[in-house]
Amino acid sequence: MQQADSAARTHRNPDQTRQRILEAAFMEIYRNGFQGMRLDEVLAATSLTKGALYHHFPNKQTLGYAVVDEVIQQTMEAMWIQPLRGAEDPFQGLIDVIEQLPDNKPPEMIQYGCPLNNLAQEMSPLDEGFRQRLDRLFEAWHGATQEALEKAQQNGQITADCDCEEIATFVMAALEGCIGLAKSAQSKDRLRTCNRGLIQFLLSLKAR
Amino acid sequence: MQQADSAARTHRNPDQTRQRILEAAFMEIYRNGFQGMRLDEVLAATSLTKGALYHHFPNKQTLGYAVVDEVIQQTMEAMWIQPLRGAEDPFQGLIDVIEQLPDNKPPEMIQYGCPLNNLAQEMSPLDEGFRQRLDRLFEAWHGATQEALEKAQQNGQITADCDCEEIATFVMAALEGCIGLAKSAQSKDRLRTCNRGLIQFLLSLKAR
DNA sequence: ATACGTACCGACCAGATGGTTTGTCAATAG
DNA sequence: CTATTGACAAACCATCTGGTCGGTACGTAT
Repeated sequence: MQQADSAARTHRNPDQTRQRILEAAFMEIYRNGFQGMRLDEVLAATSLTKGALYHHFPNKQTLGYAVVDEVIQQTMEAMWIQPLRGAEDPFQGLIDVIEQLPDNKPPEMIQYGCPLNNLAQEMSPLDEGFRQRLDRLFEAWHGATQEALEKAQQNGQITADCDCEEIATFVMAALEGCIGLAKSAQSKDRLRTCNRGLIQFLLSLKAR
Repeated sequence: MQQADSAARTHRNPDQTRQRILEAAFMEIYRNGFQGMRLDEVLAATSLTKGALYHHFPNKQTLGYAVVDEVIQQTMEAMWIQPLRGAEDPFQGLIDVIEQLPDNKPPEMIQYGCPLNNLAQEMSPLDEGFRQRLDRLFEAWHGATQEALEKAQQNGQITADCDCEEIATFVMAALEGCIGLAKSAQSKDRLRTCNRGLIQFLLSLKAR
């Protein structure tokens, strides 16, 4: 066995091939939706062929599911959950994550919106498999947000009568709504304006 | 000229035929998105043929545009703008419209979401013609919401330092977000929970 | 050296889909 | 009464699209 390298392979590297397919499929779905994704485009983006794709995934639907479970899941984890859990000040951490959205994060967020919400809006009523997977991701995000709020409540940063579970749900909804409006307007300013409303809401929870 | 009737015609009534096509196309778009709408389904739903459709509309895109300009516009007018303008108490009117959402309005709202937002999320990044038409509808809704808030401010119902334009934007975003989350969960309860957050925000604007 | 399984290629297919074209029939104008 | 036009029907077409299938080459265990 004379193969010391395992990562830098270009030929015959099934794990990397699978990953490339997943990432290309993600981008296609992100831009055109699942129904709008064309397998030929995925193949062109990866310089692979039908044979390769259907070796790794039995059909288009399963590929879509894998994009949710692996790519979108990781994106949400990195974008929301880790920053929320990692913040020293939970309340300020939540506000920071929201405020930094328009500038920090990927530039295509204004153009194409939130990958999770896009897919959820498109596929939830049409395919229960998609719906359940996507709902799971929302639930993870909701959990992290709720945790942050509860910590803030224990710190006395927000009033004790707040229903953190309910507020976490609303914060998620409002954020997705803000991103969606910005996408409709194709305007970063719209996102900023809209986020200011959400921040104002969060500040109204502050304990005096 | 022996045709006294003009509305109750079943054969050769071009205005009614056009309208039937528009409504069937709207339902198809509402359920499957514009890209997911199949002209054959529209024809099956109306018992018409390709010839009729292409007599009234030059292509699929134009049909989509007409659905926005006519059907969705009317829906938004009836659902949001008229109730807001018609309310005697502008602030309570806004709250009422939001609270009544889960129960009053069409039952498919939880299943399929908001027709305006659905199309906007799907088509805004892909087709500038759609984007502009849809943005115009958002703008009309925004205007009505802003008016209601400004009246409430003049009545002294909400604090004078509120930025009504900004708040109107956020209210729209939050509402769309709530409807979207409810659709992802396919749950009317989720919509109720989420709307409670929005109401809580509006109440926080109250002048003491 | 050989046999075998994994990874991948690329031609092919059936059905779907947006769009076109030719034709029909009734109403209206002249 | 006849010519024309608007409103639709219906067959047809080109292209696209997800999916299939037989084949090939490389790696590896024996």
